[in-house]
Amino acid sequence: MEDRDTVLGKALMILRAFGPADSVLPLAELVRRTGLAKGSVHRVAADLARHRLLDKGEHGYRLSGGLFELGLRASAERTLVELATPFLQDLYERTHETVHLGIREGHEVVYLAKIGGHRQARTPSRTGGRMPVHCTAIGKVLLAHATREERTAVLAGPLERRTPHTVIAPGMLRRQLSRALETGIAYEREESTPGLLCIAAPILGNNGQTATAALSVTGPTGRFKPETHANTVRATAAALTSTLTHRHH
Amino acid sequence: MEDRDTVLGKALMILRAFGPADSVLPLAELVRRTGLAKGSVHRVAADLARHRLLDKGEHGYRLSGGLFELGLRASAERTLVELATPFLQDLYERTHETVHLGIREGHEVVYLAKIGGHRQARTPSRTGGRMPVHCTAIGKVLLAHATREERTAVLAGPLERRTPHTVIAPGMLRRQLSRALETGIAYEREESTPGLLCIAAPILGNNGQTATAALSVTGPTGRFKPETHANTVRATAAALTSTLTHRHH
DNA sequence: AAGAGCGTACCGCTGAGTGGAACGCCGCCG
DNA sequence: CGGCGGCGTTCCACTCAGCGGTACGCTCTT
Repeated sequence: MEDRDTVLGKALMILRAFGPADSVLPLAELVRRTGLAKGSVHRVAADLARHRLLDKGEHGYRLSGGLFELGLRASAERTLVELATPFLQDLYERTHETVHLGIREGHEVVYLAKIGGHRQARTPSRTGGRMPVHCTAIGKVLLAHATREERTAVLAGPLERRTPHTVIAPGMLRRQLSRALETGIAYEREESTPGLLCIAAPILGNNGQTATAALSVTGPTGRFKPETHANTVRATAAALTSTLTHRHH
Repeated sequence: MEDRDTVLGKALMILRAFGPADSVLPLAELVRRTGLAKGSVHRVAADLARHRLLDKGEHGYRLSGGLFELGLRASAERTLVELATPFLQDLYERTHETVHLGIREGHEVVYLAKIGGHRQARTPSRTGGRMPVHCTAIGKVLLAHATREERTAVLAGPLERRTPHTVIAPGMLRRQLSRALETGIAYEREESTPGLLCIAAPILGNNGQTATAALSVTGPTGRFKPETHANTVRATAAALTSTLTHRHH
């Protein structure tokens, strides 16, 4: 279980020490974050650089293009993104707001794609980034379509308050989820980020038994009225769902 | 230089054994491709799975979501993609054809982003995929703006013939490159894939001294006339260029 | 039934990997 | 200034993680 004494474990500790926000980290910072011996970090980092997973610059290391390339070969999420892209485009063209594609992983949402124009709202989400399920529209639809066990697990666990509007009352959240299951739509109103509204619909698999992913439209309070796009979002999600199932051999 | 006798080297040989086309590979296939000992591959692959870089399924291994996530944190290409997205959207919305963003790496082009709609031409390119520089529009613009040394290196090296239209005559190619440098536009006419046309413009850095990336529009022979979009593509590339340079520090 | 090819398990040898220690180089501050 | 703390780098003797040949059990195909 301990990663600290295998080369691969160390390597991944180093790679994962880079938060989504960090661009370049000095050796000392890596040592601090990983808790590994300085010598080890030095050597492993150098090895990683040799293999094009890290770039060694003047001011430290950064995750490199080799990693980028490698990651984009990951098959499951990759084909999903490729098939979804045209539908995401549709959604963007109709709304001209930020469009997301995400999947659920445990108690978090992972964003697989994010597209937006020049006027897009300032969202904290990034492609490959994560967010708690309970305070995002995508998270809620996905949770609504998850198994009873997973749902109760999230509802039981601590629900982090991200903004004054974050729903942290399990009862309230449960009601929102069953509503999402009925309507095939979930909303978020400034629950993860102040000033942001969001509407999401699920992409279903296994003849509607599970939700494999979800897509959403996000916009700023004021000009953006999520309900307006309910039909568009639901229709797009349904179209993508049928494309995925029919292409399923 | 030999990767075979370091754990990290082995791990990467395994990961890179997955071609862009492969989705799931059995252990035996990995052994064949890497040339490593069966026992070693077994163990290292298991380790990689433990670290969420591989998924171990019924029929073999596949690159996993952990790798996908990790790759999307790579900073340099990531911020480029994020800043470029709105411009790529513009381009797509105006042309409704497949839009690419790519950089050059040695004698190859790496595609960082690819967006397209339902009617998109069937392109062999994939996000994170590679193509030779000499037979793609993006490759040619980038090469045109590269240093003299790099240009001659590519022109000297063997120029693979991909289709009957591939330009493999160095003189011809050189002429196309200088024309691309003058006009700020490069074309490809069925040189990498039969039935595909493409037009590309460079995104410049260092006050126009180098090309950091390039974007392109691709369409099928017949309805698609690349020259039509010359101004649009050039203008979009210029706009992105200025966004990148004006970005404070 | 016999063979080929697969994934898995075992195990003794060994050198790749380890991490503590020491070094030289800054930039900061008293 | 001179001393100090933090940095990246290098060194080195120990040792156990990793190695890979071998063997086994399974599932197909022949």
